[in-house]
Amino acid sequence: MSTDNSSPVRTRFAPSPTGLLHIGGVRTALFSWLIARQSGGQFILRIEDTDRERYDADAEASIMESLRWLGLDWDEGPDIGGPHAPYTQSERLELYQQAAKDLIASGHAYEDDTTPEELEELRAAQKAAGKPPGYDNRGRYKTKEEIEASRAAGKPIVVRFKIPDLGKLKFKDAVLDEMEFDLSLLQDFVILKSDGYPTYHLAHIVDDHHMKISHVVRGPEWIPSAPRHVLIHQALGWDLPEYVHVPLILGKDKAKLSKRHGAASATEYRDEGFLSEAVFNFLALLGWSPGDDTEVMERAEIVERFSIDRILQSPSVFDSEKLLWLNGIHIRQMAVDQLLDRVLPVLEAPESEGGLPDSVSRPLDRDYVASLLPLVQERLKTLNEITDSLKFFFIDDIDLDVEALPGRKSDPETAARSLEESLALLKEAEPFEPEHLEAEFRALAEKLGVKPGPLFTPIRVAVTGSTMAPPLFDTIVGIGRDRCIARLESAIEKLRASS
RNA sequence: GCCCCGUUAGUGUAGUGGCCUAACACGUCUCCCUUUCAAGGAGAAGAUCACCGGUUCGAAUCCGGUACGGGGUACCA
Repeated sequence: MSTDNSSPVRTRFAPSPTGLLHIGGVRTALFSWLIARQSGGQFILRIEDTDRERYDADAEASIMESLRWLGLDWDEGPDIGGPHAPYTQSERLELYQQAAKDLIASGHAYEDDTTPEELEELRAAQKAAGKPPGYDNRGRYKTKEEIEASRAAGKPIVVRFKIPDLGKLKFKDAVLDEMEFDLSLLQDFVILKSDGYPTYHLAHIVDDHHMKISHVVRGPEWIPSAPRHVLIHQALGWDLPEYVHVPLILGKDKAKLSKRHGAASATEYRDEGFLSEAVFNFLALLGWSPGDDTEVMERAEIVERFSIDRILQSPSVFDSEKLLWLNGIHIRQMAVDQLLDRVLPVLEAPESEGGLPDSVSRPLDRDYVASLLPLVQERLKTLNEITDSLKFFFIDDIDLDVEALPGRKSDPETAARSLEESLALLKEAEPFEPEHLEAEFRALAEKLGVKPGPLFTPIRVAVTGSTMAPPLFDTIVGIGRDRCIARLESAIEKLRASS
């Protein structure tokens, strides 16, 4: 029953390939990975594809992609093999069938020929009688001969585990602590389906045992069936692993997270410009905390500080606002050249995929982009915002909103005059550096008898096409003198034409 | 229906019997900084600790019940 403390920590993530890896699944994987890494143990990836109905051939690859993106690397898995290969359940069928045979031999399980139709009838009858639906254990009383006759007749045969008459069953969960279940409430359940595939209940236990898994980390939906799993272990004479049932993640409306809540899979967050560091950090803080006020952490720090005892039992709501904030923090903490590597692919992507206009030739000049990055780094909340924030440095024809040109505190006529003065100054200004330009333009504002704001706004709009931009003079220098001159001229022209 | 789990500001968390007239963070609002937008700084509002009862000199913390939310009750995982 007890876990040998000296045995190495081995955890696993065992998704079924039925679709995209949901953010809740990612968090389960993260905790599982964290437990392994935290103690220098191993993390195993296993594919549980025993449901042939819901199997999705593309799911496995996308699940791996999500895990890799988050940096949840595995030491053994279907793609890299390992000492307990194969790591895909459909390739391990003999193991489960053998276990089922053993359980039958030891009297812990039996073959059952009850058909799905009969089960349906049974449940309908129970429902009609106002009783809770469930299997009535009728297979226990069938003779070998009956089963053989059914088999010969081509009826489907399953193997069921026999719930022992043991009263209450107690076991320990690392998060929920002592658990107690009344076995009389359970019915004999299927461990081997009629197609020869095991159910989850049998398969995961056989695999976890052979793969020497020390901690079974999984979602809370498994809590009710945990006693079955304990029973199977006992029947097989195997030690129990440590159970770690992690809490649920809910959507904004407190319902189970689903597609309705926006991004559902991990890779969608990647595609929206989130840093895997930030998602990692954020997810770790859902249902766990280091115990003090620390929130912003790098992977290594989380690995070091993680502990099972501090995993919460209560579900938490996924707050994308806070993720956004955290993403901004992680972006700001990044060194420029590091950020450059993240941001370049976004800028260079096709326009239709959020990159710069296709008219801008690729590859971009790394040094030029690097020189612009400090201007926008602290303004970014996601990587994807880089395109809009840097766009006007690359394109020739900016979209100019004539209405916006004067700003709120001026009028077209004044703006036009200001821009003409500015244009003259811009042509002459030497050296062409932010500090110097600022000094010159402040002097100009004084000369014109206006505050800097009303002067700078038209220039900003003329040069960037937007009322919101990085500091003006850094921006002007970044764009370059000639292009700024051209943009000012064009702005003046448009102002005159509209008035 | 039955079984299981949960319940601290809108959200994530801290708190494990007295330091709690409940802390931190996100979000919201105000102000400062400032050429815009951010970032940063300073503040504010926001929680009868789900409710009721019990134990105790003392309870967010322990116990019981209720309510609400969620999960399970499959030849799905």
